[in-house]
Amino acid sequence: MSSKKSAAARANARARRKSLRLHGTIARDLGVLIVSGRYKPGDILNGEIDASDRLQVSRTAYREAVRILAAKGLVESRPKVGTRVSPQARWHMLDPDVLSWIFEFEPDDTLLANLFELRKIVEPEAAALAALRRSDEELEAMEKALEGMATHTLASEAGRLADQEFHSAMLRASGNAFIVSLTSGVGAAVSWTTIFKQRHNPLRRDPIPDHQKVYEAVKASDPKAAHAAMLNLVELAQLDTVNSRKPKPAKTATSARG
Amino acid sequence: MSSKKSAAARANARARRKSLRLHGTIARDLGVLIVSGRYKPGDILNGEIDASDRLQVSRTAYREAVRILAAKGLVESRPKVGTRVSPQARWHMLDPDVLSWIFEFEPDDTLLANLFELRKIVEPEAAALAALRRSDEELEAMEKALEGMATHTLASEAGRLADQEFHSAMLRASGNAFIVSLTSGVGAAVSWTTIFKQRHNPLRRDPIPDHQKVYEAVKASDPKAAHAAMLNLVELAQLDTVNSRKPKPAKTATSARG
DNA sequence: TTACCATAAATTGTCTGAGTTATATGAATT
DNA sequence: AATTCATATAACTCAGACAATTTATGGTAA
Repeated sequence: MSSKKSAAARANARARRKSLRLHGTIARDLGVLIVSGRYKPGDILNGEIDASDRLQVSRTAYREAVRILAAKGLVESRPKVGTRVSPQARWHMLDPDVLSWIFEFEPDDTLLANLFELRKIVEPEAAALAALRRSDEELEAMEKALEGMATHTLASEAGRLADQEFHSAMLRASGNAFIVSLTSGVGAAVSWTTIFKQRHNPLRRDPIPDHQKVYEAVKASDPKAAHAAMLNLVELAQLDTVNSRKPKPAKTATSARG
Repeated sequence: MSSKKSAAARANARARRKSLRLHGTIARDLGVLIVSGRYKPGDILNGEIDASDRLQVSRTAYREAVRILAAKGLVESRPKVGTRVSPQARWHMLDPDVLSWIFEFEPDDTLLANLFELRKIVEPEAAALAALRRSDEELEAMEKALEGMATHTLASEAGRLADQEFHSAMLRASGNAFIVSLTSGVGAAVSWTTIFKQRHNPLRRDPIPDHQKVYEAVKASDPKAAHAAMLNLVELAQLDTVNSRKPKPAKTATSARG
């Protein structure tokens, strides 16, 4: 009895942040252990009974957590074999949860560079599409986000959210459902950029004019200008993180572009 | 007793394809109903007891299925409210399962166009990156895939797999973990292209030389040529599907590029 | 020795029924 | 009108049993 209660209390304490259910917290904990490399691809997790015993939770809760991880490509479980960590190539790297678990701790330099690389590929094109397809509401959302960035300080929670919302509205305005589903990835990078900048490299320059330029181009239905302005914006954001940490001039593919 | 057995037998029959477990088949069935629009965003699924009763499965299996769907952003469940279908913007459109469920039936024209739009954005850049970073093994994998496309007929299962593997190897060679995780999306599109072509528009031209051009550029470490060749390849693939179905000349963002 | 087949063992998978917790709703209170 | 509180409802968690599946093992025949 008492042991049951204490276990429940402990789990509850963990769960209190973000109103996650028990299976959610277990999934998150295991997920972080996997993406951070504590459990490596090929490793076999403890059997259901052992694992749930150790975590002091029921098999039900543990199993549902494993289902979540499996749904995100992190593990695969088979009878008589167990639940094994999948090779990284099978992970759903752009899954919002996987991304947030990756960014739970200071992420790998290479991974961060890769994320910015993808952003530099997709976001400028998304901005160009937005210039052609944006609705008035989406344009308004961008404007509101810009105001939010202006009224709040950049490092504040509200400022960061406004920045995220600007990029999110841009992706929405692209009118492409698959591009929209990259929002979480962009958001994670934006969020991390702000946090990192605040910690290591505060206030290098005012980013609002750079955002403004993208907005103006989209408003003017000028895809070419929107593309250029957004590329510039993402490159500046990257400068605030990757290069300031490791000044290696990596080969890029932008040289292949006109 | 007998009802239990018949239910188990039925479930088993459904599960036999692809060695899915019961919770997996339920997740797939519900997932298809959602992405196909039979259940709409905002709809509340039947409660656990009702739903599991109807499907003749235990609440355990049903709940695990719901966990899978929730992990992919399709539904969200809360006490006292129920499990409701999430708005499409929250769906993980690039999740391999979600994609395969979308392509289970003939997909929406717009969605297919969107997928090709993303491919045209990402794959050429991936090819350019591959030209800079490819390892010998990855180059070898591309060559093997080309051979596979040559020896087998394009419409055959083996031919389709070879085509997919070519694109997959290209994304791997980009050296970007996030780009690699787009493999399933590309694969789905490639697979659908072949199937569609075979059904509606057989053998318009030999696609192997077009693939060869990309390969040669990557081998020669020429990112610019790789970019161009891959863009051409994807555009040809799109011609075999979207345009042949609905010849509406959609606005594109390529005009914004140099 | 090798190949094949039946059997056993280990692990996930499924089922049932009970009790718990969170939350929307509406009533009572200030 | 706003706030607090009770209640009903759904998901959530638990425990223990049994089933299904896959791998490993050992024995038998060629």
